[in-house]
Amino acid sequence: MPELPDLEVHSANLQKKLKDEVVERITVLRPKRVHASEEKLNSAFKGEKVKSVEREGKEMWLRIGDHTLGIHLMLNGELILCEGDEAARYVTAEISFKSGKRLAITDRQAWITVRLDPEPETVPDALAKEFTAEYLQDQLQRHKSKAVKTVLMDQDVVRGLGNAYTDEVLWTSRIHPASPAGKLSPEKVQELYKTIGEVLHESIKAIRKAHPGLTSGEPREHMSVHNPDREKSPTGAKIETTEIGGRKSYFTEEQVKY
DNA sequence: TAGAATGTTACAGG
DNA sequence: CCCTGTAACATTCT
Repeated sequence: MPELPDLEVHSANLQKKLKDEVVERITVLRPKRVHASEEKLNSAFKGEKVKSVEREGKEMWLRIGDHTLGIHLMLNGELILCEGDEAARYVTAEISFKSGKRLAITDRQAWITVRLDPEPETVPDALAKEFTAEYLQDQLQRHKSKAVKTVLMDQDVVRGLGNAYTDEVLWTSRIHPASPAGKLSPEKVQELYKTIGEVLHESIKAIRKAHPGLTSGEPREHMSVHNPDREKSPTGAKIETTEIGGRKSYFTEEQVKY
């Protein structure tokens, strides 16, 4: 269920807890979701040390030895770090470490995908320097008749933005989510670009502050409009909802439809 | 209890 | 062939 800011916090915290841990074995419980055999996974990871835990777009990549385990958590996936004999529910696969710690890769919806050595991505990540204002302008023009929200959520355009944070970004830049992408002026696109970085970085900061050791779950109390617990935006406008691209979108009348 | 859930993808239609 | 929008995916929680 997590989005970019949540995953950014999860990955940093998981890395702290798992760095240099040695893999004892990896067990696959739902083979349908794991695109590699248990044998291949074990020959890749058994006895190897965890180097890093990284966020890649909306995926989590575990760098272990000379290989990578790529995990896409989809809507409801969670990585649960277990110590002792606590057992996680809805386990798709589990990594046991020599120390006795276990990392459960879980999803109650059974939608997640786990891959061995995923291909590096060519589409820029929302927080990478390759994601520039010029690039965004170009992509918005390429999909000029689509709703701006749909373009921002398209993982072939930019990786990392999902339903919740595109609503946050569009409210912060006061753009109605259904505005056709091509109608935004170059100045507005510039502002939107800047807002994407600010909203993401500020959300990461807010999550770290409220939940310093978080490794799973998605706090939303810092969210301005995509937040069923709120009736009004921070500036006092009533939050409304509509459907865009089959997803529920939260917005207010403060946002201009271009 | 029917509907919703912060995602992705296959496919139909234009 | 390219572009777009919709439905399906499998499961649990509210």
